[in-house]
Amino acid sequence: MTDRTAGSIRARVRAEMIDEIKDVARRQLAANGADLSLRAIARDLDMVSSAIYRYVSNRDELLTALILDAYNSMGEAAEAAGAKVRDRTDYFGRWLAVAHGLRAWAVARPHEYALIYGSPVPGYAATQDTVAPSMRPVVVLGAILDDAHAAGRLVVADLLRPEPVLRPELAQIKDVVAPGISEAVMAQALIAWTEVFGAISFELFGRFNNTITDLEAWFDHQARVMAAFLGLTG
Amino acid sequence: MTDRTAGSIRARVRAEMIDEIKDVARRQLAANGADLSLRAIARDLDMVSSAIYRYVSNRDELLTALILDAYNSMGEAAEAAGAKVRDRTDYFGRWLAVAHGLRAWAVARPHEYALIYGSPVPGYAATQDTVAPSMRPVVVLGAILDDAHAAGRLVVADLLRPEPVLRPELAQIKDVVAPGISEAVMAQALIAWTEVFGAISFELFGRFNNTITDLEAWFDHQARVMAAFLGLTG
DNA sequence: TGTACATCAGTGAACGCGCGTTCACTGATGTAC
DNA sequence: TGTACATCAGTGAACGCGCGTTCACTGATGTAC
Repeated sequence: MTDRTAGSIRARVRAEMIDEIKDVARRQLAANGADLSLRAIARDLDMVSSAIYRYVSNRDELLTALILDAYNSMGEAAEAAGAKVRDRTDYFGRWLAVAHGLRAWAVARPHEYALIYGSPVPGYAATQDTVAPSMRPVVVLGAILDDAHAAGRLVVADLLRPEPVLRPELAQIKDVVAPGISEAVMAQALIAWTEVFGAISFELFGRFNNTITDLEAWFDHQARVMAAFLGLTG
Repeated sequence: MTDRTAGSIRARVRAEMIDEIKDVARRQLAANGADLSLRAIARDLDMVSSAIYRYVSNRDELLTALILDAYNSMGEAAEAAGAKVRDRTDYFGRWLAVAHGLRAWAVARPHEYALIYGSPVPGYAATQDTVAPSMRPVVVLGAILDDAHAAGRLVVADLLRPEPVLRPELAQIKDVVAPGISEAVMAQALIAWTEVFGAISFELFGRFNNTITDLEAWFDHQARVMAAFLGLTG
């Protein structure tokens, strides 16, 4: 999966082929979960099984690439959803837009979501490369809170202060994500983030089957409640 | 996995054997995720692979049994943790105890947790039998809220009312879980439940690796914040 | 209490399958002179 | 512009593996009379 002769026609065809392999792999995730098969991918592409090794050096490398792609794709979706809100001072609107953007991304690609937010793939160890891409949604949400705080529009009542053990680490996260806010508000933000992803997981993993039918409305309610929880009012 | 001659010595030995098979299967989940192998289980028990079929009619049946067991085991853990709180009017204490009980159960058996709260096992369809066992933790939490409400100790400020589409279904859940409370409070309870399980999933699936070290303290903070969110004060 | 029969647990071989990966190869496509 | 060589994509056979499940069987353990 490396560019051997960058720029040439061959390199372009090669890159397209890699994209096609990944597309087929993504389609396979839908059917079989995380246990994707290089042989099946080759079959789907009318190639002999060994030909895949021209493009991918082994199964794990492909899995890593898919995971990285999924993180980046979700990150872009969050950023795009947030950017669409014209009025940048409408912090509540921005939060709501990003939350819905994340959910929409996940609902459209449940298997890719499961790949990055579901049970860890057995025998697969995440590389350090995934750290930054996996943070993108948190960064987007953090920026909203930071902006709102700077504008004096982030007011949480009765804030429960985190235990001293937690404060240094919360401060570290805060410094990256939303430098302006306090540790307690950062904790609050992480809780809201946890709830939103918990909600998406519950929806996609079928926990609300035969219970709640209008899952988008239910998600919308949750996102609004969490905005209020954060002190972002509409 | 049926009792062919109930009561007899043979039946008892048989039941013990089934338990042993399930124990080995659970140990395998730890190593390989949800793709457990009947042959590997047989090997571990020093049996020939076909002997397993004396006890289990196929792979899916075993998986179903493990899932059911996991739900029930988690439900019992929640009930036991809640029951330990002497002062039944200490609603905050009960909520906190149950939340920690759930987390402790999951931390001790991450693979079983992943089996029921992680990505759905590909090609496996849940039976209707899992519905009631899977509700047990919600029922425990619901009872606490119902008791607190009856005692006038559940007061949520600035409650956001759910959209009309959601109300009938929220009412239905409420009738089962906490008949006394309102639909809006039921929504609030589901959100808290979502947050708690989101927190457990984030912890077990490694989302806080290299970020927060004292995960128990962090969970405790979250559980306390969610109690306040629900209007349950300590 | 003793025997005859039925029930069960476990064996061993076999079925057909799919998998990841390697290797020596063919033939087409690009590159250098 | 034409030729010689190097680079690459894709082939086909093979490796060793593990899997779920079936089937005819042996031998031990229970049950009925």
